[in-house]
Amino acid sequence: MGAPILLRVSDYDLGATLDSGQAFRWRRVAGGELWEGILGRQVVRLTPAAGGVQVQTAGAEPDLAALRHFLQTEVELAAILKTFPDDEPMRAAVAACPGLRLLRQDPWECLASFILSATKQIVQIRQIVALLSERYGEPLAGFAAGERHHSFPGPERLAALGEADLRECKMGFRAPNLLNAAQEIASGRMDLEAVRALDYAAARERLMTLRGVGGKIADCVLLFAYGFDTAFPVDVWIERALQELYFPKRRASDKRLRRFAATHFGPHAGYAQQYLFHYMRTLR
DNA sequence: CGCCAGGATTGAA
DNA sequence: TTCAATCATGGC
Repeated sequence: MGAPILLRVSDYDLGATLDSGQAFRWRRVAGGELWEGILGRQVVRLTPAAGGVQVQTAGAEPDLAALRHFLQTEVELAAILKTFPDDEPMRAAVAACPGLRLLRQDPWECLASFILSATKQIVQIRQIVALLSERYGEPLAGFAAGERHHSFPGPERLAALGEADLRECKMGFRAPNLLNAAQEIASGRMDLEAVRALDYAAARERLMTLRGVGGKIADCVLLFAYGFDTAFPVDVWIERALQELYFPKRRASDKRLRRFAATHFGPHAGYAQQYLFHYMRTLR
């Protein structure tokens, strides 16, 4: 087990960030402030600490560069918050959770997770991702003796499976979509690394060529894995938020809401979206 | 049963 | 283009 190390960062609400429906492999341990999750092949424990986030890994020493990248500790949150519109809903959303962050995830894991997210609740997405990893991921040693965790299975692994194997992970009609995506990527017909070089609109279109990937899921992957900060995923919560907070009278279409978001929330609209999403969910 | 969830797709207007 | 209808699954 590696020694605990402090990653220096301020304005970081670790719990809210790990639990905000971006990533699905992190769980609160023993109901406390300690979080445990899988990042690549690392089994990681994260704890809020004075001056930053304390990290500890099971087995080998932590890959600090990978952890910093995932947590985006170099991002100056205050500078981003300054770009938000100065209106009442946005002030309330930020006040509800200052320190909420965006993570930077692996594109494949993020894409696969959000293909599985279609019309599912977050708790159920976690369960499907856990089942999929347990069955088809590589075993990883945990902190306790004999404890086993699993990496997220790569596209090559899933591409070799049958639809029935995936359905057993409770993903239902999403199974053929995930299988197809895995096959497209494993075969090289879809190059997730090449998506980085595209601009936002082209990258979105590219991802949407995959079956089961519409605009919402594409935006989630573009925001959470590629760092396109203008991506603005509109799900049922965000639609409700925009509708109630910004269009209380007339009903606005999804297209209109997205256009409004693109101009109203600025260059980091995706961050604003995450604050509104979290705000709406905690109001409930 | 009834409803909903970090939707996508299809076919009509 | 923009819609409304349809599809589809598991949990509560």
